[in-house]
Amino acid sequence: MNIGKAAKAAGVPAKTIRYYESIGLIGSAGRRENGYRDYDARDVEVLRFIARARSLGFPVRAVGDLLKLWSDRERASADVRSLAQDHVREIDAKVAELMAMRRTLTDLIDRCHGDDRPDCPILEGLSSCHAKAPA
Amino acid sequence: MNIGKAAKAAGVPAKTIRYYESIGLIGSAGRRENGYRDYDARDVEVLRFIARARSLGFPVRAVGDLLKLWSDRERASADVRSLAQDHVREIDAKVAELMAMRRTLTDLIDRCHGDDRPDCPILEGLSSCHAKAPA
DNA sequence: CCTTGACCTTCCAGTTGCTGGAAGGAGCAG
DNA sequence: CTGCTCCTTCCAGCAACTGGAAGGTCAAGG
Repeated sequence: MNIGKAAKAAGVPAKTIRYYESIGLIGSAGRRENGYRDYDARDVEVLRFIARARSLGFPVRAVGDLLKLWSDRERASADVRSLAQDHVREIDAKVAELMAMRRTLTDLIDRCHGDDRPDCPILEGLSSCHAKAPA
Repeated sequence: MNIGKAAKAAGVPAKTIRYYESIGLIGSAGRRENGYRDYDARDVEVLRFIARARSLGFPVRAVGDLLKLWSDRERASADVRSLAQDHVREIDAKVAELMAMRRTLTDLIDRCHGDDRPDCPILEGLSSCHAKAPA
């Protein structure tokens, strides 16, 4: 199976597969006579695994760790769980950060009348301090 | 005021100020005899404005737009409000995406016993489909 | 046999928003 | 004069790809 087919089967662009190879996330694919990379069903499985882990937001490094655990018959499920929990904590941190931004922004928006007059509490909030509404 | 002082006053690294200048977010600073950039209180205000907008997650492009509106005495507050609302929508989209990841991930974690046995529903979930728990 | 088109190969550049470092000049204390 | 800190420039790199150029391969059609 050449790279285009593997890409379709795994649901990732061919370029991404080459990229994963270049950074060592996956091993170098075997080559055929003509120099084309050659993939089999097992390789596609790996690519699908990667795609799913990435879609859950795991950074590529963590995906590498997951792949190692995946191919290790001896691993403890606790190790995997721990990686996943770390990731949940990172997601929580990002969400908290975004929600804090959102809160500040909506406070400012609420105080802005939003018509064609030029005074605007949003810009004022950005130009002085961005403390919450001073009661 | 040279760049180091301005940086401290505005709460951004000097490198970042040069970077903002290089991408045209701020105008080229005036230079002194010795070639050093020279800043005044007004420049620091602008930098602080930028820092606050960035801390609210506005992408640099949007900060440029905000700066234009900020220095435009004629602008309508509705324009600013609209920019801010766009940004809130983007934040909401990101949060929704993160929460979806989180949900899938915690479902998998809950199904993983997390001990030293090698079977792990998390890896299984990643290697087959990542559908939600099949009831 | 030749051309067309789809595929593959490599490498380089760009994205976003900085950050680090090297190499060299400027300014001041001792 | 020697240090030390600051400033200048430019180059490289982070994540995680994505796009494009230049060129090789392969199967089909006229």
